[in-house]
Amino acid sequence: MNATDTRERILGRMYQDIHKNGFQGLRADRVIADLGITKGALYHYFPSKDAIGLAVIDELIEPSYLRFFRSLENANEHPIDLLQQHLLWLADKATPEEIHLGCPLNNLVQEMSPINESFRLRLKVVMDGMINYTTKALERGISNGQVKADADCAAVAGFMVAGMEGAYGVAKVLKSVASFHRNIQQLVNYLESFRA
Amino acid sequence: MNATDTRERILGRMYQDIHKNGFQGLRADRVIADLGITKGALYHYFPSKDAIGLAVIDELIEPSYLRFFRSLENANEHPIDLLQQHLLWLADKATPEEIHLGCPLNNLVQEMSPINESFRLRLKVVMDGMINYTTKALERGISNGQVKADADCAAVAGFMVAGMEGAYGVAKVLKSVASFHRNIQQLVNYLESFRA
DNA sequence: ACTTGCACATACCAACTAGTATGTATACAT
DNA sequence: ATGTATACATACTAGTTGGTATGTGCAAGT
Repeated sequence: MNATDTRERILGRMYQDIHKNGFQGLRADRVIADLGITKGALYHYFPSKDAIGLAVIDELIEPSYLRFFRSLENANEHPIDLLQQHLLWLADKATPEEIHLGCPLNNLVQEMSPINESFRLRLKVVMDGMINYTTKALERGISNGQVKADADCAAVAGFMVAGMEGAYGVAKVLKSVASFHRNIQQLVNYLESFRA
Repeated sequence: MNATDTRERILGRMYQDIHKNGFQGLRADRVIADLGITKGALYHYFPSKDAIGLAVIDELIEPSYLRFFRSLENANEHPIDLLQQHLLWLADKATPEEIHLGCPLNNLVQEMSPINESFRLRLKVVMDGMINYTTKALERGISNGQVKADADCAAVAGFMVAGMEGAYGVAKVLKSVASFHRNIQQLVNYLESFRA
């Protein structure tokens, strides 16, 4: 087991603990006990608890969330098809456990935005990315005659992202995968109304 | 200043602190220092920190959120009008500070649902109330020929609530009242499409 | 062989935090 | 007048938590 492995093991568990307990609920002691390591290892790789949270955002959350939206840049297919497919994929892969824990991005946003500007800024980068890549994809769709010419692409993109996060949030309290599916379907219908 | 006043002053400040810092970030010491009271007063009225959080939900959050939705029961006006008016009223009254702190209900939902079942259950009651009163109002709208007969009222109601929470959440990271307004407007448009 | 630096382990601490034990002033009933 | 309950204040504690100071085994470079 080399150095990078240890760092990534720490990050992975921190991610899980944050996902369940929130950043303020994250207990470094609990995580290192789980991993069978010690504080020496932890503080060898991370200078502070905040640094752990920010690393989780930068190295785990940001890539996983933006992968799809970045891929829109080089895609030739109908943008509304791609967005709808992504939404339905999210709905399809959602397990009850994931639904109960909620969207990791949304969780951190709600918890940390008002109390830590460093967190907010990095989370905003992810959110902006999702919205902006979607906006550009829809705008290309207008150029290609695939999307209604009068569609307000930024507004539609913003609402799609908000609708996703809202769907996660409501399903989380209700502990209901069915609610998540229904809301994703409504979002799919909403997008459909902008097809040219 | 009588007894009830003190209890309500405590509850009000706790609500504010929870709104900003989350329940796990709530510091009883900070609140009592702000209020100029002592632990004696606090624990005279509340047996534990959890009890404070639950009282905030039951006595402050629940009534303020359900007031409008309950009022739908006895209203004669067009349900879609009422819902749209409510959404636009929310958008209109939203200050940058409120947007930055987010929706108190949504905040608690995201933070507490996975880690405390008592919290989740009470928050679910509020969320269910919002959705169910809306559903019933839309169903009456169908009976009255105001809402499209083929509308899936439960799905529309659920999506409206999810959209609201999503709008709050995204606006919170972006620190953007404009984003909130745009998303509320999209939700208004969405509702419009179900008018008979 | 010897130094240097990395990758941890051990032991410890200061600060906080929810909660408790106890005391007391005041109002009110008897 | 006196007992009693309410509405607090004061002082304290036990447990937790992020963070640090220090030590050590080992691998690589010289």
